[in-house]
Amino acid sequence: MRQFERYLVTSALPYANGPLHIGHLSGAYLSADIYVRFQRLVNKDIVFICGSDEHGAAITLRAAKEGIQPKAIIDKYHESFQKSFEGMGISFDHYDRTSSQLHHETSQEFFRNLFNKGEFIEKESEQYYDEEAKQFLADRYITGTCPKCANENAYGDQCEKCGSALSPTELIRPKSTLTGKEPTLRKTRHWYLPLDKYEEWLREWITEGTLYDKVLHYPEDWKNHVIGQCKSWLDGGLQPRSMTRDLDWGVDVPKEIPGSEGKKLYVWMDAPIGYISSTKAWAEKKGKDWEPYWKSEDSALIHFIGKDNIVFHCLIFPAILKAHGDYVLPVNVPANQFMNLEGDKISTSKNWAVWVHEYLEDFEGRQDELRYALIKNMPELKDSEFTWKSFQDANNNELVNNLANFVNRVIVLTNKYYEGIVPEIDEDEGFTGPESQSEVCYHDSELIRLFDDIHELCANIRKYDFRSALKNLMEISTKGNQILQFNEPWKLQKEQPETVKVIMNICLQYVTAISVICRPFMPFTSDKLRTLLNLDPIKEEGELDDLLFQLADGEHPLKAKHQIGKPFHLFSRIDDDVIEAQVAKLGNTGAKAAIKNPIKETINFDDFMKLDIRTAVITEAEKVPKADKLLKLALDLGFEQRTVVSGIAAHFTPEEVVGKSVSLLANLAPRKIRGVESQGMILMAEDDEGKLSFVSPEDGWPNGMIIK
RNA sequence: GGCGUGGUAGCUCAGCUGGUUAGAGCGCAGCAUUCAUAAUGCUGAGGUCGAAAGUUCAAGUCUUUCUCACGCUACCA
Repeated sequence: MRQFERYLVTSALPYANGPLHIGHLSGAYLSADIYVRFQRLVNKDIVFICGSDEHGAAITLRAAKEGIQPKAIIDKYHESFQKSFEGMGISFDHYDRTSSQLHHETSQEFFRNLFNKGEFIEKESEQYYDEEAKQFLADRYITGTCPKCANENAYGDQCEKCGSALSPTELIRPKSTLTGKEPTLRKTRHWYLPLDKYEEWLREWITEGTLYDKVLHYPEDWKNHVIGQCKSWLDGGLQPRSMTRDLDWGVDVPKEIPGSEGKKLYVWMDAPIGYISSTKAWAEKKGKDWEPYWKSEDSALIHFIGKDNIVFHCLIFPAILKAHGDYVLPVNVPANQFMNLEGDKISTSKNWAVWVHEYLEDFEGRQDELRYALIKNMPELKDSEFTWKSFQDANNNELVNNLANFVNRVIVLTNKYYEGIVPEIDEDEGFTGPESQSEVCYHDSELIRLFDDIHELCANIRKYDFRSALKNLMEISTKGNQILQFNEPWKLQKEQPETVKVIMNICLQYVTAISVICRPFMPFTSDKLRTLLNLDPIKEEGELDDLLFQLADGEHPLKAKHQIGKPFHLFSRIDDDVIEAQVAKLGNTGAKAAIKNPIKETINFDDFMKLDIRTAVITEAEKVPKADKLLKLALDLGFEQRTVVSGIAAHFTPEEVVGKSVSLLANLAPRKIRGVESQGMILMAEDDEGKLSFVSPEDGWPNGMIIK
């Protein structure tokens, strides 16, 4: 592992268009927070930077819909994010926002720099333009029929129903969401970053860790899925990517550049530079110099993100940084995968999420319980799952029964036997240690063993293996419980008080150590432990370093004769009804379910009369070869037979479909699909989740009847 | 159909470059124990490592085929 003078850690900028949920936390914020708090505890120079991402079409679009200013939306979420992060103890050194003046200047400087160096290529392309609103339309401002799933409300960049990525020109019957009119294609010029030209060095840098033969990182330290995803992009060939957009909400392309009117920076030229402007703002606030963190070779830049951001942080942003020159490239991008919730994907629109602000209200003062459950199940290498039951189990079985109980036993007994004063010990007094019940163990050797355990925990954090590190923490607590159990001080107190002193003393050292090492995972608990021990709170200024030195030197972290505090419970049980209430809350969209699919444009009676819909029955059905979704159906219309190809194979087997009465749009122009001519279309009803149901006449109704 | 990822104890998952009787946590059973929020500790039951074939002295670990799940992709009038 390379050694660094200073660290700059970033967490993905949350997009100011919806509140924070546990998926966000477990993806990019908790992991970064653990890492940063840890590095502070070992005295590293480290800065933790983040901010709200506040530009882009989704925000203006929503503002227009709700009849408010974009500013109102971003202010609302910026404030909400700050509260949620602070509430959960995410310890940013600085949290900024991309709407700030400083950010606009910084990202413009970047653009100007690249422009002046001739890094961009200028290209003309055709984009949709709304004649009435007199403006180009961002992808999100165009809706139309999805060419893939026929959803009539697909957006220009993607169809939310089938999830496919689209470009606006693929949409069938495009419509401007501003005026409802059909947009026209117009030529527009944009500046492109020629990623194809950077392919070679990007590949070397990602896969070898070297840039022009200089070692920058070790690929084996990177997560497999991160490198894998980059490779698949590189293998597919990189395309020049537009760095500007025709938008009205974002950072202006610098005015002096010809043709800049109406152009804004593309989000990936804007948001990641937010990391830089936020660092600048931090430096200003603290009276420090921001530049070494970004520009000095002995600085480590680390991006914590979710897997959806890998390509941008590993390819596009590094390309931008290198094109600028001066800047360091990230030394690691430890992207997490996704966290599912109770068996399903987290979904904002379905309200299938645990919202951070709601958790903070429902479970006041219990942030560490959620942090613990999320870290324990963090999607570090593969998708993982959060369930309320597992949250309850982790809390009750591990935090309450193991950790809190161990601490409580120690504090209670110390108060009982010594009136809360740490006993002085005879170092030659032996006891049974946690490793072996048959061998005698001594206070000084046990401190060394504790040192080793903590060392292992540290190594895991450095490897970004936070789940293992958390396990290490709990193992230390288990060993504390074992010491008590094996030695049973409550039995010895009368006969062998000197032995009991050693036992209680070593346990107090354990608790003291835990108050330090639990800090990255559970900062609030760390504070409580310090109160129990009557010690100063951890300030994250090298305390873990100090602890390790003391243990290595045989020095007691908690001194004899120190007066500790009175016992109280670190964690308390969570009952079933609390958990059941949370589960019941999931998916309650309430009134919000509203109009997902607005009623289409009005048509007149003649339009309707053009349709010829008939009753029919399916007589035969078979799968279309080499197509997952298609069934070839034979239909009996009474007076004739039809063949129809229908995209329902994902929902129905051929067997269950035969004999079904259906409604058939009979005068639809025939079309060849996968080599089979389809003569009509079967009418289906579809629910929110894409499930299909036949629209059928009553059983026994004759075939070929007109539906009107 | 193509590409990718994954299928290890009831549940959640570890198992690096192939090497002795396959591991952890939770749950379960029995025992010990009472300082502690009936918490803790010990012991134990439980797996033909998705299926089959192959390479090898040796395969959860490599190859092939198959199967299931998920992701992307094609087919969706």
